[in-house]
Amino acid sequence: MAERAADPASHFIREIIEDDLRSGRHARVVTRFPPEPNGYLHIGHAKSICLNFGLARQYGGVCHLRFDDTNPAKEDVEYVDAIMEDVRWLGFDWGDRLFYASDYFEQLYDFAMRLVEAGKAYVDSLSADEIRAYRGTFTEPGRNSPYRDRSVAENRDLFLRMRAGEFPDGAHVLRAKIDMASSNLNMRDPTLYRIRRIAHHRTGDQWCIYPLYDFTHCLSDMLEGITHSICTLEFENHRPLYDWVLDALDTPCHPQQIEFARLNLSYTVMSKRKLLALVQGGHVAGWDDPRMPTISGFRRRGYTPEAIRDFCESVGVAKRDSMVDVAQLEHHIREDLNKRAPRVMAVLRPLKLVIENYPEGQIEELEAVNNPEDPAAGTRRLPFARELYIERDDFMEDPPGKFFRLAPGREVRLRYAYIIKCERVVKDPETGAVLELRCSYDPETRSGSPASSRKVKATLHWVSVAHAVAAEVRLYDRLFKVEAPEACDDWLATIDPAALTVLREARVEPSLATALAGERFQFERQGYFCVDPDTGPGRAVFNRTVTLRDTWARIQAGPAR
RNA sequence: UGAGGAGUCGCCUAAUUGGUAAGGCACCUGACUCUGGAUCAGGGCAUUGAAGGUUCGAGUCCUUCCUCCUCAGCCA
Repeated sequence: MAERAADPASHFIREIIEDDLRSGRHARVVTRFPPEPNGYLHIGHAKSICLNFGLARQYGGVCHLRFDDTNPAKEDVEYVDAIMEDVRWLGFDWGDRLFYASDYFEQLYDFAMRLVEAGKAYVDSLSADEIRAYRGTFTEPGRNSPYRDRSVAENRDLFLRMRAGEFPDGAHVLRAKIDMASSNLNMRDPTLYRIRRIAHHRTGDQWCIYPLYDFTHCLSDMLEGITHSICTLEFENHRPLYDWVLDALDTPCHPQQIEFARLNLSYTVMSKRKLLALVQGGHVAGWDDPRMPTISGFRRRGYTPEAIRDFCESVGVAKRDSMVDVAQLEHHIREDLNKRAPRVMAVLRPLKLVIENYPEGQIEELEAVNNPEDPAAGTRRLPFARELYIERDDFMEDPPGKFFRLAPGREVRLRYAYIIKCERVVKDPETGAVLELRCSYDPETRSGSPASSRKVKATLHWVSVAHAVAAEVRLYDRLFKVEAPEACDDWLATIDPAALTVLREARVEPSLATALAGERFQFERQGYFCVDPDTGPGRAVFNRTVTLRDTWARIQAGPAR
């Protein structure tokens, strides 16, 4: 009943599937997520993963995880391991349906041989350059290769010998015999097999010929009984070839390829080539750098799988190219963390504050709510004393009108504690820098006490100097300064050096001393943070996942950006 | 310039398949608040890429035009 509201919005792929189920064309859906293990998964893959596994889940079908590992030159086990970890972390399970295109190499070879025998494929001995020259252009048809009419017997022999390793790389390729005049360049006798003397990360030296994507993918789908083969828009032009191969082989089943628009996110790049360049060029600290749009980057940054899944659902599925505002992603992580992250006090840029009329040596244990959104999260005790740290940004000597926080002579509340008043500012006589605030407190205003209802304009977070734990805080922001770095010629130049700010003097409340890597918190009034794996004995490191919505920052930034 | 796709508020996505544009994000107001958070309540005239046409009625159908994306790897 109540779950009605959770019904996912419909989109054209769900409609296709529902039609197929209703008409009996398919009894159940079988989808697949087919990454090539040549890089780490990014948020764009997350959309595809959520789509494929989500569809299977929604309609009671199954989704396969299949590694499309037909290019040993670029692939590596490091990537297959990382990919499996990321898919699992996102919350999906392929059960025993883990496949590798490389497991089909023998069958694929047989299919290719059948094509040869049917006169639908031939061995071409043109060089790569020559093949390109023969292909023609968008406006001119291609020309037939002089080797196009080799006999079946000769093609058989040559293809056999290609496999046997009798030829050097590039000497021959196997091509489909389709139509060199087709307006679709993919149909101008596409290459099916090439010779590559490179060890494969799974098949080792077993093969020296490797099938190409267009030949491999449709047949792999077919062998697995995939019903709906969902891919991105750039493969639209390949669909005729996908269908041609299956038709030419008269396969027992014929999956339907359906294309949707890939995800583009503002202020980041998504192409594998560019992500690789960021890693290899040392512009980030690795694939899991929290500034990266990789799944592992988001994980380290503190994003939750739930937030990423919700986001992927919220952007929808369509055929139109689009660029989603990162703000939409940020909305989902805030929404999720707001409900579940324990609140905690942390001072990022400490400014010392002494309460002159508070007894020296006195310490009070104040009760603090762990999560106002979740009463079950309980409460904890915070030590309060005469010397505290507050945030430097929470004090201004000469505040503008809309600044509600502390200033000389002004009163604010210290969260869960007392109302204090700034009596004096201690400054460096040389530089004029503010070194310390001398304040007074009103003992009657302790939180929860009858007289505590007095109104002040602001409530500040704080930590006790004597009790606080030192921490390193890494402030992460969008990696690029421009909305569409991908569109810039010199995209690397648009990297924002301020996307990472490391604060080494932060002080956090004592309860955080035992926080474990991966744990997430809300630093009150600042944002959501998670414990970085660099954390260890005597060293606490927190990553900022996302800031809280910040009205004051918007006021400061001036009228609407 | 060939072929294949796509154009709906600033950004995403809908629209019972011809019935009079809806939701989320973002933004702005206000209320509330011991987080300038959260929450709640409001708000913005979207001439549906453009022009014609069919129709009582068009975002949906037809025609023409414009713009954008993809394709000339022995990458996927």
